[in-house]
Amino acid sequence: MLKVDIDTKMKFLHGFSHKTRIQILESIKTEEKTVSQIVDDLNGNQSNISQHLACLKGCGLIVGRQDGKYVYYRVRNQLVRDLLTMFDVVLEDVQNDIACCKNHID
Amino acid sequence: MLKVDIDTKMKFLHGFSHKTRIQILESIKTEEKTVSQIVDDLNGNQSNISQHLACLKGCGLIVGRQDGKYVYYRVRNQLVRDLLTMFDVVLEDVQNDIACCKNHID
DNA sequence: CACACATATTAGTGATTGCTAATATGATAA
DNA sequence: TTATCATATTAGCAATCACTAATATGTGTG
Repeated sequence: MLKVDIDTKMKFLHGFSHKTRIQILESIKTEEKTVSQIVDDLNGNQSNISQHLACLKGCGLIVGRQDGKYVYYRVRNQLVRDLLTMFDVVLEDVQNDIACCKNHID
Repeated sequence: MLKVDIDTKMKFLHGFSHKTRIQILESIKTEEKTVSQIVDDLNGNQSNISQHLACLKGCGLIVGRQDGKYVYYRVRNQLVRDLLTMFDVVLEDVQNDIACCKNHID
């Protein structure tokens, strides 16, 4: 039986709720990368990406390891990778019915 | 090969990004319910819940059917149900490392 | 028809969020 | 040590979001 606190769950799910974070996850889904590689990949700004990385780490979705002056980030484990894949699978099935949330919530 | 537009994907994922919406999804995961049943379940307010339902519908996660003066909502299909289950499975594995986002993003 | 009930929509506002720019930390190399 | 590069953190503000209250729509019933 799975026992999960709803607030913890929301923190976890928060990781998936921003375009930049999803792009980061996709960027490091199969190979670890340094912050600057990710910044380049996404054509983003260093501070911003760094903040999103901190968020993803806090959400338990990625892990980082320091190697010299670089920090390498990767997706936490296979389960998280599976979840990312599952998004695409479900989305493939659902996408024609998505109209959602121009102004969000409504 | 899965082909998914990132903006469509974000609209889809937006559905999972709010506590009330997750609670709604859990509430109707295994059985359809009317709006007022959901409002009762969550101890929420009618307008608010109705807005979140519209969001979830727009995100492609739930469907509604009118029956007389009631509208019954249910989780769209088994894939979405699987995804909800998967959240719990992954979370079970990850939850001890979640500290995320007190002020969000950081 | 008028009324009651169920749900949806809109408007307005307070709160939250995420960005940019600036600065700080930490690590290597000269 | 100082300089440089990589990353992290902070502050402040602009933009976005979600709530409540009010109102509208739609459906059945007397």
